[in-house]
Amino acid sequence: MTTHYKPTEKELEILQVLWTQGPATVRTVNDHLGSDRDIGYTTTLKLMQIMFDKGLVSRKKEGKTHIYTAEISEEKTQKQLIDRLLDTAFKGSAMKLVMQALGHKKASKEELEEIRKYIDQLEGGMK
Amino acid sequence: MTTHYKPTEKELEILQVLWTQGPATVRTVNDHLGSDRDIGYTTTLKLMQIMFDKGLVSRKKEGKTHIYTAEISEEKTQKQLIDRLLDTAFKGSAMKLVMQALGHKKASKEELEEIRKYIDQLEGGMK
DNA sequence: AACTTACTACGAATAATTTCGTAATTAATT
DNA sequence: AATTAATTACGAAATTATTCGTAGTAAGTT
Repeated sequence: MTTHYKPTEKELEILQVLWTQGPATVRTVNDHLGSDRDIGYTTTLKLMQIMFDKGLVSRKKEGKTHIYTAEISEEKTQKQLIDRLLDTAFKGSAMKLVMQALGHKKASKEELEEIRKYIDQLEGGMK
Repeated sequence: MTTHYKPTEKELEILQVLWTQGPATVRTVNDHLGSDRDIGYTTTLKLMQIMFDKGLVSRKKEGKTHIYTAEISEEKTQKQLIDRLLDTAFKGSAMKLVMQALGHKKASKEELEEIRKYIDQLEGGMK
């Protein structure tokens, strides 16, 4: 648990697939990878084997293939990445990050509403 | 302009120093680096020379030393990093990112207020 | 059981990033 | 002008990440 391991870029892409697709084979992951560049099957295989060694994924044998499952949660990983981004580029100011994220990507009115509600909620539990 | 170059982690740390300190020498940057681990002077020098070649920083000679200046803006860089993070880990949902950032790092009441105001403003220019 | 197919294991090439040592240069000081 | 101190230039080692080829293996098919 609580591994402070920092996934590489490619590892993140693979986790992304596992998070959205659920447990999957190397073949499946490879098919969903690299919208731009085609990536060799054995490359993906190797990466996933490395991730297995690191404990980022688990696997169980099913017939002749392995079914891989993400072993770190999407949320926890996102949190880690945000923390890292805050440190490296935002001098620790979560607010600056939020403002930038809000400003540049356009969120819909509904989304903004939801965020506002969330802020209310945070402030509520604050006094 | 609009270089899409993606700074490495260490390059970001150096830019960070230049952004906060303003134009500075290698010595100054090196002194402000690595709160945890000490990093060799020539390492920092080399990195900044590379950054110069890439156009990430400019420099002018002052006596025997060089004064380096960041050539990419903090904001533009932050935006790029957020975009990247959104792609790699948040499936493009800015809202999810914002919520995570708000939830995990605690913002002060004042900061939350400011964000709220910002949302108002965004919604205002939206209809 | 031989044949085909898709998979795994593993080593190693390539690439990108970070590190530092050594030599040359420059400027100031004795 | 010789010495010292701090700097730059540069090559290359060390590290980390990504890539793929080849050989072996397991399962299903003829």
